[in-house]
Amino acid sequence: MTKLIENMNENQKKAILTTEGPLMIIAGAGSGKTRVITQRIAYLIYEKKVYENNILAITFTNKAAKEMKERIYNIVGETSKYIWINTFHSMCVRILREHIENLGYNKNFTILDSSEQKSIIKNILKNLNYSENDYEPKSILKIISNSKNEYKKAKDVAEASRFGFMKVVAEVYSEYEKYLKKNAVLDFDDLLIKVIELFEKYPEILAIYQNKFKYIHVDEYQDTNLIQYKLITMLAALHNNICIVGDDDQSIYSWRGACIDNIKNFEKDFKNVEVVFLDQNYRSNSIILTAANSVIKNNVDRKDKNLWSENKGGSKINLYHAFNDLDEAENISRKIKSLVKTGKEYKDIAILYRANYLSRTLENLLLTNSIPYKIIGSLKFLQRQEVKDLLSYINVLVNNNDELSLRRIINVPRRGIGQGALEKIENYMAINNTTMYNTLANIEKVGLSKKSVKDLQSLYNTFEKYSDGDNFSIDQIIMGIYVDSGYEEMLKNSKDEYSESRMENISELVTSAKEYSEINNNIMDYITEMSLASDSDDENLDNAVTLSTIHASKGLEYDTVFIVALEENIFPSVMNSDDLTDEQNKMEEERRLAYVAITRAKNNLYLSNANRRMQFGNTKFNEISRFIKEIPEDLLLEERSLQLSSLNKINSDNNNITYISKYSPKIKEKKLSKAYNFNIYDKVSHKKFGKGIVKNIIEDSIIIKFEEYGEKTLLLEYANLIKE
DNA sequence: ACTGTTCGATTTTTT
DNA sequence: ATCGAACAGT
Repeated sequence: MTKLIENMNENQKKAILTTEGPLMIIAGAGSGKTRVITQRIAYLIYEKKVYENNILAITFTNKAAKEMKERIYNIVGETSKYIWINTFHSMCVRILREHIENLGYNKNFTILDSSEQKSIIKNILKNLNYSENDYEPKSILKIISNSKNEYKKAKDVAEASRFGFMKVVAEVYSEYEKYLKKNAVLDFDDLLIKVIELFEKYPEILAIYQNKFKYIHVDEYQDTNLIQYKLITMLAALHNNICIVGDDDQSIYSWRGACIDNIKNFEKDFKNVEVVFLDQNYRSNSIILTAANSVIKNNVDRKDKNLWSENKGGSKINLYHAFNDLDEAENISRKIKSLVKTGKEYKDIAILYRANYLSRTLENLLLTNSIPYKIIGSLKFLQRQEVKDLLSYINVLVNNNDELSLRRIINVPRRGIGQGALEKIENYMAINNTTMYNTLANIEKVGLSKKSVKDLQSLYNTFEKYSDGDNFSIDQIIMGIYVDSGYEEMLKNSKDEYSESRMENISELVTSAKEYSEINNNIMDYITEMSLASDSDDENLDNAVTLSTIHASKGLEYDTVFIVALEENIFPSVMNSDDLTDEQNKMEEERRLAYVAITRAKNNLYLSNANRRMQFGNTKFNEISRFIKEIPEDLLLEERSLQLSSLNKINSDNNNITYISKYSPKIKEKKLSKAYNFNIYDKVSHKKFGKGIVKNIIEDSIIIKFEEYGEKTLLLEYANLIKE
């Protein structure tokens, strides 16, 4: 026992030793929370003599699950495989494969990804004779997903909304559910919902898991949504030994349904909750921590806490005022080069940004400067067309009813199945009341062209050949289908410039399948894991600078971090979000995002903003981010671009440039001249042309749409505009 | 069924 | 500016 809590601070020890009853661990960034969870589980096993299979640990990402598995394996060894360490979704699949037949589903169900969801919605709209223009598939899908996560079924939505847009949504929702059931597919939300449904209908099944999971852990608890909360509440109801680990300051996914109130509700819904704060940070030096603390303390709605570090000192935070985005990127390239010269490695360095499009300029410059980089969350391997095609074949193989996957590949490679042929097939299916897959078995009766019949028979034979998975390893199945289906031939004959790399991707897929099959040669498990996987999972061992959105960087740490584009309207971002959560909440989430970004850095932090920036093809001017202003000045080492100082000389009589943005709290009516003081959409008035709205600002010109005179381009210097 | 062209959107996205 | 999806024409 002493070993397990050796080198732990008092609060960490308390978190590990408090095993009975509900426990809430509020773990600040870099406070060693993963270590605490793993040690706690080890403690349960070694000291409390808890069986491995009575322990459950839930994470959000596959990556976190994998990491936790490895760490626990290192302490506990072989028997650690009996601990359920899962993401919410993989845990649910595991339960559903066992019991979903009770709900009338085939246990071989396959899992939809979001692009497939969208195409289903489109299809349904078409069948119901609604136009995609009037009813945007994306928003419908979002409402359906939100409804599901609020545990509202199609009929609940239908009852609540009998008119207008929501009525259509309800109709689509209902059709969507039917379609999923018919095809024996579940979407991501379903995985959780069906488990709850199962537990509610069959208390004896719930009891199995309640009895089994005597000790439950939930990581990244601040990101749970209502359904997930409900699920863990149900599971923990019997033994009441539930340990949640989270940090309200790092909740950055509320726009995705994460419910920060779950932290507050936990203390209400469970009795006698023990709360432990982990506030000692082992990651960053105290300058970086002070900066992070001084930013986050501007949030009102949070548990008050202050991270501290024994790692005193450190160098000041570098703040670079760039002229434009190019200048910003050049500065970073320069800095990276000199950092590398002084002994840092590329992989110690990360560049973080608020939105993906901000990576473009950076990429270009890193490329021209021959600085190796990798982008987290760029085009995902599993999203690639050829990979998805092959996996669709596998989906059909394990789930013959998965018509969606079958449709995807029925004409890839070409088998002469266009719209006409499909209609004939559908016709046959309707008359004979059979599935598309079964139709393939009798395809000669459908009345297609000779070649199509032959090709589809061959397709059917391919499926049948590999349908008894026991005779083949997974990689053999994939490779076999790849060759037998004619996919390989198609790529070989293709003149497409990408076909080469497509073939490489397939071979990568086969290689990884081979590795998988050596551990577990179960094609169903394989396809499940692939459906639940995202590619940030595979770690990249290259020595390269990391480019990432701040969201995707959560949970990671780097010696040196650059945060770019710290400008109002970008970060914090202007959000014309469709939900009506209030401004305050949105701003606080932006601030949490800033907090997450800053706390990724261990030793060196570089911030930058640009005076002007190309956005969507236009030059825009944004004020420096409020988050920079929230950092005490004495922590900052400021640098200004030379280009910027020459700009300032031109406007030397206007040192006190006031930028104006949507979010500036104190916008004063002010007479402005010469300086670049306007933002797009600002209302202005002009002596001669009267009132208008700023449409664009390019270099020293401003384009304004005047109410009476229409669009005019004026020189900023002489325009003499007055801001309304 | 394939190809070229226009039009439109464009924050984040653990599963 | 840029990428993709929708649409129209061959």
